[in-house]
Amino acid sequence: MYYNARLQLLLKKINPSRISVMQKDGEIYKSWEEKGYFKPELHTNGNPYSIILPPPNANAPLHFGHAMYTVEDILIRYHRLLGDKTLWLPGADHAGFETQFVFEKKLLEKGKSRFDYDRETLYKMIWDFAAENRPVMENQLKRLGFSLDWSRSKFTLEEDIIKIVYKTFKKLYEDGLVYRAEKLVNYCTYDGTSFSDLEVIYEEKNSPLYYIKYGPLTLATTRPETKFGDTAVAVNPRDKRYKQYIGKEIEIETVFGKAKLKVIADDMVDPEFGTGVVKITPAHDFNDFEAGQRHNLPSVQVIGLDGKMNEKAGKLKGLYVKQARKAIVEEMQKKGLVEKIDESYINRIGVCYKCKNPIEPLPLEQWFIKMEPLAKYAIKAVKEGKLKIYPKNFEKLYFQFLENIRDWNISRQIVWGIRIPAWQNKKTREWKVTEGENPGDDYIQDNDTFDTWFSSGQWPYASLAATNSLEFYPTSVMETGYDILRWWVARMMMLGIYMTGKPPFKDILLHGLVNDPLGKKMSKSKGNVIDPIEIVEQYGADTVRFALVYGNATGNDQALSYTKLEAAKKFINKLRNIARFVVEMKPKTSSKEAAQRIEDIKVMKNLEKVTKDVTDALERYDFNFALNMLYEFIWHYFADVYIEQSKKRREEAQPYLEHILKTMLILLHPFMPFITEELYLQLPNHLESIMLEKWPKVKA
RNA sequence: GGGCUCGUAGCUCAGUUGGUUAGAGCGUUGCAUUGACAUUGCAAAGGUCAGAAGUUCGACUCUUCUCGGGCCCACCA
Repeated sequence: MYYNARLQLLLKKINPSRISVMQKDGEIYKSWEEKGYFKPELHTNGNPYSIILPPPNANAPLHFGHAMYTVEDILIRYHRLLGDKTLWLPGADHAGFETQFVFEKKLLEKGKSRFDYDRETLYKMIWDFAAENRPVMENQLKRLGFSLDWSRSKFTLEEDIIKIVYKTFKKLYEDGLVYRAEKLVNYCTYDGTSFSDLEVIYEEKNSPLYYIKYGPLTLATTRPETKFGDTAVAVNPRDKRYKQYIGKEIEIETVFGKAKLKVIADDMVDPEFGTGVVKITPAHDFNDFEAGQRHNLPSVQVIGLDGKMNEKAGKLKGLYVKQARKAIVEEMQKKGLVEKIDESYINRIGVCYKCKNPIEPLPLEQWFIKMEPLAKYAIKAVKEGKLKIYPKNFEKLYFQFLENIRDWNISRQIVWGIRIPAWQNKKTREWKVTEGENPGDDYIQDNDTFDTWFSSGQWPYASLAATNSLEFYPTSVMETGYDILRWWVARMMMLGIYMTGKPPFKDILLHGLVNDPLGKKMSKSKGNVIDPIEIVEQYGADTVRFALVYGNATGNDQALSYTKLEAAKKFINKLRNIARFVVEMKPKTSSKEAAQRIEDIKVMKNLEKVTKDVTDALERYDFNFALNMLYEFIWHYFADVYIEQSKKRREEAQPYLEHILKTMLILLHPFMPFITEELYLQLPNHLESIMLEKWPKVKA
């Protein structure tokens, strides 16, 4: 029966399980690496071309965003084939707070906490933890086929990197761009560290609005527990209702008894909100802090770093903020000081981006970087066209961030990181910044470590310098997810220009996010995280790479698509069969002289066109278009038309078939490195590897 | 409140600087195929390109507005 015959045939051919393909990919990768193909020295005389891999966190396995680095591998392999002296430099980030956070969770499982260890022990433990996990991440990058020069791999906590980071800090300090000050900072009382503005996320939360009597006035607040820190009451200067009180002191009744409070006028007060009267608590609110400075108000801290009320809160001392709020409201209600409560009020609360607990604005002495002078140059570089951002619309985001930038708090109260090389004199309390050395017995080092992004912000320069590869600076392109444009790219621009006088890259290329198959953002809490390596094991690396590039415009988010994975699988099958037809089913003899028939002339013309189109598309980072051209040409022209035609005149066409197949494999290699190598090695007269081939020349 | 982005075939998405019959993958329908093809080939159906107005000889593409998703930023007590 026909059907059974088909089935038999099918079963006979059904391939090698996925595992053996994986093995094959692994072997191919290994041989490439062993032969040194990933090193720039492969083309010593070529033009330098370089990309710095955004260093993944050392402690964590890859997520699907990392698989998007396929785009970088495409560029790297393309330039290698062009004959450029090409470097793709890998690395690993210590990811300070993130890693410590994960590690603390692990400690918690064992019934321990960070407080059970001294600094050195904790650091050592996290070091081992990261060291243990780093190879996992690196192997995953290899499985995706990424042609990184592993001999140059760096880790952000290595001595030579730290030295460079210290140098930068000292230079900033000497140039007056780093200062130490007590300011209100974003502090997470659960994780015990401060953050920069970027690490705070805002969530809409129901926060009851309490209308409280302050002597003759009534004000509305969501934070009654901070009233012990009030040093004024503010109204709008144009608010007629309260004109009589401005500049005067009012007597208010508190849970402690009577007290006096100044009434100030400030434009920050919106007369429409609440009663138009606001309490000013400079020590616990960013707006109030500024108002306090404008009006010379004292600052009274009532909440400690532990998140508990301090002695200024009287008998509420020792209570956590939430408990204290409840207690004080009850107390005031007893005294009849609460006029009403708007229970349904919703406002935006800053929470820790990691543990999601409320961020407490607290006064703390920290190191800050003055950003404006640095931002100026980063803005200028892009405005003057020294480098371009792709896709272009992200330029706006870039400018928006840099033009409104505020000073950067780089102190973190964690141990996992680069300890700040600042030393304080025990007697004079003066600070000395060094390049790491202890200035003397009278000094003790700051306990804090740098914000991770301070060191990763120097990564292009630092990693190249530490690997003796500065000839590759500035790098050719910085390719990364748009979600870290502000956190990372903008900071690399600022610090890179500051330290070297040049932007650290010639182009910025941003890719979109990979969402779950339904288009929702992958997140642990939603439980929809898909492991890229699992998909690689299921479909193969080439398939995954194809699926991520095909049908997706540069910079756009995409949903992980199984139908695209299936399509990619079929395409690979097509390639295999084309190769089988051209190579295995070769005619015994073939013409020496190419017989230029009309279809041959046409196919060569089309080949030339597709080569040019693909090359142009790669030059403008239009990967989808390039891959589309190849797909169309290979399947619907080369296979469907030319090969079909050639069956009648096989001997004549054979030289063309081989030539076109080889050219296709080369053009496709950046996108699908494994299958192209595998098939290439089946061609007659092949080199040792497709990686040694040359990108076909495009006629101008 | 400000900004960005998307709304194109049943589904997921492309559409390069505005130019003739708007494309792909998957799906659907018909026919063919012991074929180099784990199938594939040929053909077909299917879109008022969210809606409205404008610029233009001509708009999916540019402008404005409306509706509806998504994301980001901002100090609302």
